[in-house]
Amino acid sequence: MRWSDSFIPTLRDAPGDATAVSHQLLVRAGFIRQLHSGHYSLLPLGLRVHNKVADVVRAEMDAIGAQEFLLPAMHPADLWHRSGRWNVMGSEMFRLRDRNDADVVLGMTHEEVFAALAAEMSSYRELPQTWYQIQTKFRDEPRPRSGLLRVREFMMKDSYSFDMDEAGLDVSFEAHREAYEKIFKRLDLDAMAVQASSGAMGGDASVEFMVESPAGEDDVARCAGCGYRANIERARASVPPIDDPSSGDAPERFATPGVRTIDALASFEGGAPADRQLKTMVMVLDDQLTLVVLRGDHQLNLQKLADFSGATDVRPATESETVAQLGASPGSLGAVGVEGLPICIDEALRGRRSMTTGANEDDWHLRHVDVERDIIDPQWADLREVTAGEACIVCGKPLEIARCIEAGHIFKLGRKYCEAMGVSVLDADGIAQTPIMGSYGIGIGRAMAAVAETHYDERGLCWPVGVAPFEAVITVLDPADEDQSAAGERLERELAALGVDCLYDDRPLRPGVKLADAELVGVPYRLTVGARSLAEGNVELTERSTRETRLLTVAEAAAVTAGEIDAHRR
RNA sequence: CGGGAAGUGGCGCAGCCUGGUAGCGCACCUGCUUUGGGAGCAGGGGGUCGUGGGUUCAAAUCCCGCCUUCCCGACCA
Repeated sequence: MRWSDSFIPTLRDAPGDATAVSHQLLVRAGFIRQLHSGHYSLLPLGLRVHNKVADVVRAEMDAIGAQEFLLPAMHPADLWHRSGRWNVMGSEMFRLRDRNDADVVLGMTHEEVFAALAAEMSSYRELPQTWYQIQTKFRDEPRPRSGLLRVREFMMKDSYSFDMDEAGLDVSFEAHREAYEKIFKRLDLDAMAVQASSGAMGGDASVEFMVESPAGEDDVARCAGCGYRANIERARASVPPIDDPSSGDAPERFATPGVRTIDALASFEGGAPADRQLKTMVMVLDDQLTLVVLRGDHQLNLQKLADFSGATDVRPATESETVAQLGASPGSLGAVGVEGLPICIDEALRGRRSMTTGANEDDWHLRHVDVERDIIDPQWADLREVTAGEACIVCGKPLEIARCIEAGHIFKLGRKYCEAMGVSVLDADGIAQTPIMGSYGIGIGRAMAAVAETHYDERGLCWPVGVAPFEAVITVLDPADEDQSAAGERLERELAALGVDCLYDDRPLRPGVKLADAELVGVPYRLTVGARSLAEGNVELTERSTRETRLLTVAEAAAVTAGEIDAHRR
């Protein structure tokens, strides 16, 4: 393709509101433009990369026997009522009405639609099945951000497996895990598989594929010792035991005028250090006021609380709700002696004695609290968020926390959607059975942004060959010079014949501009045709990522370049 | 949803405080010179200053409403 005929609007400056590197470079290099918040147009270069990423994903899905579909993006509300997710999804789902006043939704995911199709299966002989599509999803994100990384409209590869039993699901799940490893390797993404929460989609075994990047939005706890890796929403660490002094027979009330925080109580005469305090938070879980108790210096992880309780809406109680229920303001709260409200207490507090906590009366606290003696009928759960340096739950070595982009997610769904859609097949004994599902997703645009986020330098993007918009660019420094343009056109012809996807820069611009553009766009190999080398019958081959250049004769250049590219295609 | 910032030509910004009819860099068009790392000179085109209202002889500028975009937070009582 001729650069002079192409629409590749490069910019010297990134838009002022772009902060993520991938966002800045994809805009500057002419790959994407924002239409509005969370919605991006893919320009020709952007679509080329997007298509190549999708092709890699498609090839690996096909390789595990998955079959490609294309489902509607717009669904009847009824389908979502049947699964119960009409209510669960809340305002993250785009909803609209058609001319007949019927409710319709824009699909955020396609469990319902695929399960509805699966209802046509009637025999165990038809299973297992693995179905997928690459299609637009709509999610009304509370906060779109960072260019292509979090948007409201995006292409996702979503696949779904249907098996007769758990053993079959295990096979489908492992097939996907391996396919995902291959996909990310081909995209040159260093994606680590981590244990994850399955969130609103429901399900149990849940593995996310995470790419470390400062532009990410998830934190992963990672052990260098044993390879334990988990999303912060699920990560666990062991807490060193604390030798509590023995307490008396009962808690003791004491005055703490003006003390409202953990820190204040820690420095208060007669108070207690943070790790010997009980922190009591009042949360509302689907309209149910609930006390949540953690060690004073520990943080609550909201997703852990949501996962444990099964609640879809989790929020802190307002101060007036708190005062109405407990009779005291935040800062003086405690769970001791509380009845009639659910109490969730963090595992790290098991067996703790002689703790200090709020007395549910402003300016008063309790000491000598024995957790298991004094808190009535609590539900124990892992609720606290691990922090860097804590001991790995498996091997005890220190954990580190890495900021990551979630590039893929696979999980075992169970039978929920098959039940909702009435999917059942007869087994070998003629008995109706509900198949079990798995669900597996990769965001195409996000994967593309993750590649950009991890493949760039001060001059611009450095695409891996497998997803580059073009595999090579021929830069003719002075296209008005007949020798140069003849050599350039020869290379273009020969590379095309060798199957190389090639961009030909014939623009009548100064050399600096063309070289800078080629580097900004990030084409992995550049053949430079200029008077200096051509006088000796040579052209220059430069690898984008290393900037290494070698001289090649015009005659050999195309073959050598094609050989290099072929070696990196995977 | 809470907090912060910002909307001025395609991109980046100044002007606003102290009201007087819009400017700079890049990009774009024409010509000449230049041509191995984002050229020089000369000439030129392009902006309802997000939007609606108000104040005023006069509003990009002051006041009020709305819209949009970006960033941080979404919990430590």
